[in-house]
Parts: sequence; structure tokens; C-alpha cells
Amino acid sequence: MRISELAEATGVPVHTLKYYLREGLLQSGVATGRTSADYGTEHVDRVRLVRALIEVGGIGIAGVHAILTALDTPITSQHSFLGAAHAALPMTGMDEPLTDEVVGLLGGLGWAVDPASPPARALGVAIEGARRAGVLVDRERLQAYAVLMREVALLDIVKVDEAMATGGPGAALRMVVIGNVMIDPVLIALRRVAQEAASAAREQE
Amino acid sequence: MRISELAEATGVPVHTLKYYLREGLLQSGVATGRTSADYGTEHVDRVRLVRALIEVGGIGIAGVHAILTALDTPITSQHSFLGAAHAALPMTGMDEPLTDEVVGLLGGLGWAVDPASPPARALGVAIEGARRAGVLVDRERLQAYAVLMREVALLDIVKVDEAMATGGPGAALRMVVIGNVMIDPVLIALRRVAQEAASAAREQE
DNA sequence: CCATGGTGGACAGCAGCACTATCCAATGTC
DNA sequence: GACATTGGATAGTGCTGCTGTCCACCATGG
Repeated sequence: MRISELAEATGVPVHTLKYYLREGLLQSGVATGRTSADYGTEHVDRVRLVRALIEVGGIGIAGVHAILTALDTPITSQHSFLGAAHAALPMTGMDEPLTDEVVGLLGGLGWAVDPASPPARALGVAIEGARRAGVLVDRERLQAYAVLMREVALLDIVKVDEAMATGGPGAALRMVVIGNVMIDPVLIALRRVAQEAASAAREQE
Repeated sequence: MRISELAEATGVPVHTLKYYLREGLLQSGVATGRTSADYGTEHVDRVRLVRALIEVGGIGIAGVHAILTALDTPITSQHSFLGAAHAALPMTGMDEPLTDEVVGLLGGLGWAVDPASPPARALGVAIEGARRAGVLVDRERLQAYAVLMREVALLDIVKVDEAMATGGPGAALRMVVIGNVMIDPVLIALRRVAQEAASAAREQE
């Protein structure tokens, strides 16, 4: 498959594919001559992934690059690859220091979390941001949310285990990274739909 | 308080405040002369809100404007204001038509949802996006997530009711809009932290 | 009273991002 | 042999969220 055919197969203009090649989001195909290369289905998948991450996931080129790099890196242990995946996921505030409040919250829940954990640090920033916007976020509310998100995480882990069993660590890593980025919008949308449903159900009474 | 003092109080440069004034994100203060106006604490709050929505909420100027407009509009019924709030919240894909899959999913859950509902439409787009990225999203998984997000929504609704009781419909609307935008990142961060905790707990065994 | 500098207002400019277009020589393809 | 295509380099575009410049005016400190 030549680059023009890849463009047609994915609906992405050739120029944009060249751009992705330059940015390292796409591997060049196997050269079949000095002015042609051969692209395969893995390239089609890759392009679709990149588009989905950008359009629906809403992460930038830099974020996509970090994710793809993580995906292309061989993994060692079950736990370290989760850390690697989370480090690759772009979140605002993951460079800020861990707040005492987060430490207290997670400690109270009995959750063992690495102090360097990017999501734990981002959590502190998100809580602080909500407060600055005038939302009252107390410990009780955070705990309630945390318990529910723990259930969500357990569902996630099941899917990761399945991927690990069928496709090995590579597939598992892929599931963590892409599953997080792409499922987040689903969860957010579900939250709002549920609000509407709950509100409508009450009107009914 | 003059504009320079407002700038100092909020940490936002005067030029940026002027920009917000131009864009209608901030009301001008009470004119005390031809070259001066008086700003109050409500302006400080407003600026903080705008910054939080942009920085942590990650929504654009246009989105902030839509939200602020909704906040400044008087409301009628309990249910319609939830719809108004959701329409004001920027979500990718809220203009796409409702998919059959979403109709089936919500129907199966017994959730009454308006076909024009923005989050329901965004949900279809998010699911489709996840699939395009190569994530397997089946009905069972969606239902499991939906049930959990319903619990989250019930917690949200409690907070909205409290706001309604103490501050009236204005406060309730504010709670819906800002609570959604600002709590989303908290939930996302919690999800990832929970994944790490669950993974770490398993390593322990 | 008068210099200084803050103020509202208009507008242009900028940096970053995700492309998109132009150009080129080499080449494969009919 | 004509002609489109390819890889590669480079420049330009449209959008966003500020940021800088300029201006006439005027509040205030010395």
C-alpha cells in the first residue's frame, strides 16, 4: 500500500500523514524504491489510533507521541508498566508536588500510592482548581467519589488482565493507555446522562 | 477596587482582564469617573472562576462564555435548568445525532433521556471514538460503567439539592455547571489513582 | 499646578498548535 | 517519453489565548 492508498484508507490527507511521519507518530513503510514505500494494515491501525487520540481523546501531538513511545517500549513488570502508562498520559498538574490532603485522603482509604504518581499529583491540582472555582469539595465527598472510581478501576483492571492473557503485555499496556484516554469521555458523558435521567425520574414522581 | 488592584488580587495581568472585559467574560466595574471604575469581590470571584474553568477545566473562551451566560440567565423549572446547563457545557460530539446503540443502552437501563440531550449524543461519539482507537466496548462493559456513573450522578444531585436549599436556583445552576466541569478532572484522576492502588494491592499478595 | 502614571478603549502582534500548501528532484508507471 | 507520485524540506494558514503598543483622558502626590 502506498502512502496515497493509506491516505484513502484512513481518510487522512497525504500531507497530514507526511506531517505525522515527520513528528514520529507514524513509522515509515518499508522502502520499495527511492520514491516509494509499502504501508500495511498496522499503519492503518496506527493512523486511526492517532486520529482517535487527537479528536476524541483531545490530547495534543506531544501527548500522542508520549503515548506511542510508551506503547512501543518493551515492558518488564506488571506494576511498573501501569506507572509508565500513567506517566505517558497527559494530565494537567502532574508535575506539581503531592498535596497533604491527597496523602491524607488516600491514606484514609488504605490505598498505597507512590508519592511520585502523576495522577495523585494531578488529583491535588484538580481539587484545588475546583475550590478556586467556588465548588465546596470536602473529604466526605472526595471519599464517596473515590470509592466509586475504585469500582470503575476494578472494571478497567479486568479488561487489562484479559488483554494480558490474550495478547500479552503489549496488548495490556495498550489497553491501559488507550482505555484510559478513550474511556474517560465515555464516563464523563455517562455521568451527565445519568444526571438527566435521575432528574427526569424525580420530576416523574 | 481599581482594575490594577483586581489584577493584583487575582494574579491576572491587567491586559488579560481587559481582554476578558472585551470578550464579555467579566462585567465592567461601576464607573467612578471617566477613567476609573470600581470593582468588587464579585469581580474577584468571577475572575477566579474564569481562570479555573480555562486552566483546570480545559474549556475554551467560547465555552466559558456559554457557561457564564447560562449562569447569568434566570431559570424556570428544576429539570429545564439541568438541560440548559448541559447544553452550555462544551463536549465534543454533542451536535451529532443520537446513535441507536445509545438509545438501546439507555432504554435497557430504564433511563428516560431526551433524544436531543447533548450528553447522550456525545456519549455515542465517545463510544465510536474508543472503538476506532481499537478499544473493545461492548454492551456489558458500558452498562457496568453506566451503573457506577449513576451513583456518581446521585452524589452530584445531592449537592445540587443542597445548593438549591441554601442558595436558591442560581446557586443550584452554578453547582451543576461548575460542579460538572471542575469535578470531571477529579474523577479522572481518582480513576487512575485507584488503578494504581488496585494494581499495587495485587502485587502485594 | 503640574508631572506622573493609571485608565478605558481600540487594535495589532505573538506564540503555540495542528495542519496545509508549495516546491523540488528523483522515480515509478503508463 | 510524458506525467503523476513519492520523500523531503520549508513556509504559510487559521485558530486560540493572550500580550504589547498606542492614545486621549484624568486622578493624585508633591
